[in-house]
Amino acid sequence: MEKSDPSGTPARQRLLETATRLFYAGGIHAVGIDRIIAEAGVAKATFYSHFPSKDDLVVAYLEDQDRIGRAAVAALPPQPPRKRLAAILGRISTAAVAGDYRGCPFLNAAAEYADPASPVRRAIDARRAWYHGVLREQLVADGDPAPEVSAALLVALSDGLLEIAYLDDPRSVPALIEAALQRLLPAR
Amino acid sequence: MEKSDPSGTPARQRLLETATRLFYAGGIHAVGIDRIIAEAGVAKATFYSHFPSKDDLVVAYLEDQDRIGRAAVAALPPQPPRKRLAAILGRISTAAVAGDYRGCPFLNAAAEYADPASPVRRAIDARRAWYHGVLREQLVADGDPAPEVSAALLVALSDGLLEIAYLDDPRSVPALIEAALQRLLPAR
DNA sequence: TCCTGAACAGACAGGTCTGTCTAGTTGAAC
DNA sequence: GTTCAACTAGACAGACCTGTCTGTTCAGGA
Repeated sequence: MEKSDPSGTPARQRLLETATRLFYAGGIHAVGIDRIIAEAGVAKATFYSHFPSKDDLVVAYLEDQDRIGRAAVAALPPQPPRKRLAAILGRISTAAVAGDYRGCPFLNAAAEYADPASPVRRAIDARRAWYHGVLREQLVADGDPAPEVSAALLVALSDGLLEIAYLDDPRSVPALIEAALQRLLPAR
Repeated sequence: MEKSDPSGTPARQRLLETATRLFYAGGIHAVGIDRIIAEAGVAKATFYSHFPSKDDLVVAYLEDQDRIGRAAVAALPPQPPRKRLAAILGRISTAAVAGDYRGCPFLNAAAEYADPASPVRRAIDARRAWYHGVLREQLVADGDPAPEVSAALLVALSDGLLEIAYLDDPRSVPALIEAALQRLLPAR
């Protein structure tokens, strides 16, 4: 899990950082407000002055992770589309080999929020639409004959590799990414 | 979600069927014992005489789903490996187009159980190992030059397509499966 | 007829959950 | 020095959680 940048008031920032750590490691419903405020060293009233409800904190947590991911992709150096795709997918390897990897925060949150109209699910939708769009854009630039299908396949591959990194063997992920790109993208 | 076959005592069966429906639709932590026994029409003492704890019920739920999946694959008609692979992956389409699809029960449960040593996670591990093995077996029979890598890629694809069916557009899944098989398996 | 076993209803304990509230403290700007 | 905003501590309400317990009902077999 990546760190967020220090923005907002100290109390809000501590709350968001603590919530990020605990939600990611333990799941959302399994972590209570009391534990978050205790570990953040923040009074309950202060918490509820920053976040009207726990779900608002959950949305803030996901939006923060989304922002971090977008910034990382935006910061990639200029490179040809195919290398850029490899770099984007390569972020999965980076996450996988880091200790305490617990899967994709968005997929994990989606498992806990069944209502597709909830703000949490909307935040997840936004993330997925962005990711699909980024991949499609690179595929178009690469001259892929079916960028829409290829993008969806790469989204599925990304989701699945994140699960493999969490549930199976993280060390297998880098080789799988390489093989997947070689097989899914048209031969050059 | 598929129905389980009627086994065990009526009370136990009703509990398992109700739990399956509620856990799958609403998530595991979000559904309490009280609700399960109320909708199953079973007394609390009866519940705890069949399942020592809620987690035992969760494990039974997952093992039941696992058993159903294995039976469905075992019941496939004899056919060449590549067709069999298409039939196995095709089960994702079937699930996706069914109403009230809420994703993969195993991936959803994994998101809620962070401890890899828990019985729930062990049940998930068993399922994933079985699925990987089934795919690898067919790939070997098909003469795939790298069955281990191909099997892992198909596992990842399956996981990802289940997420796409849940979070994005279920109707896109059948075409994606066809495209994935065509691209991932060596040209014939 | 009596006994056994399975299921019933529902109270209860002890804890946790979210969210609200009161009251006091700090620190900086003016 | 006063004011004001942000913070702290912690009690409280009301709901829900898992799990235990007591006692009842009822069918089937010895």
